[in-house]
Amino acid sequence: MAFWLLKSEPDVFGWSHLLAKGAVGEEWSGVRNYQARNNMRAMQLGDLAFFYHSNIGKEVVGIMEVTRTSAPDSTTDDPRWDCVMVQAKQPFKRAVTLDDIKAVPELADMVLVKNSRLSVQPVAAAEWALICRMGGV
DNA sequence: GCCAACGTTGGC
DNA sequence: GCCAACGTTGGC
Repeated sequence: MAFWLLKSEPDVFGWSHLLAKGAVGEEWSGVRNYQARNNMRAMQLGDLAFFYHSNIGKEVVGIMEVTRTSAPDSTTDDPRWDCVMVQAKQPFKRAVTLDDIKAVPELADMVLVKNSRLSVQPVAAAEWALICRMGGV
């Protein structure tokens, strides 16, 4: 099983929106970047991903599970773009901010820190475990 | 609101 | 195939 981090602006689509979808989950649509798309194509059923609020908050707020592997993005007719489906799995007890992450030397190599513009990115197992602990789960 | 970093586009 | 121009993202 692999670990990922997905970004969204909370005023557009945040953790609460995904929670409201419950077990139905939601398409992670709208990604228009090849690197991000390729990461989604690499996802397997049951993979876990952090939900990161970009711009507002700048924090990891919870964990989602991949419930469908990559398939055509229903928000476009362009066949280049597809996306996975996810559902909210577990909220963090406390959000882990970007500042928190930057303060930890072991997390300095995270894609989140090194390539802040990539909206779908892999997370190493050690990084995953550490951030979960910081989030109280 | 600004701007740096990065990706994409299109002319040559 | 290079690279300048442009658009977007996201931290600050």
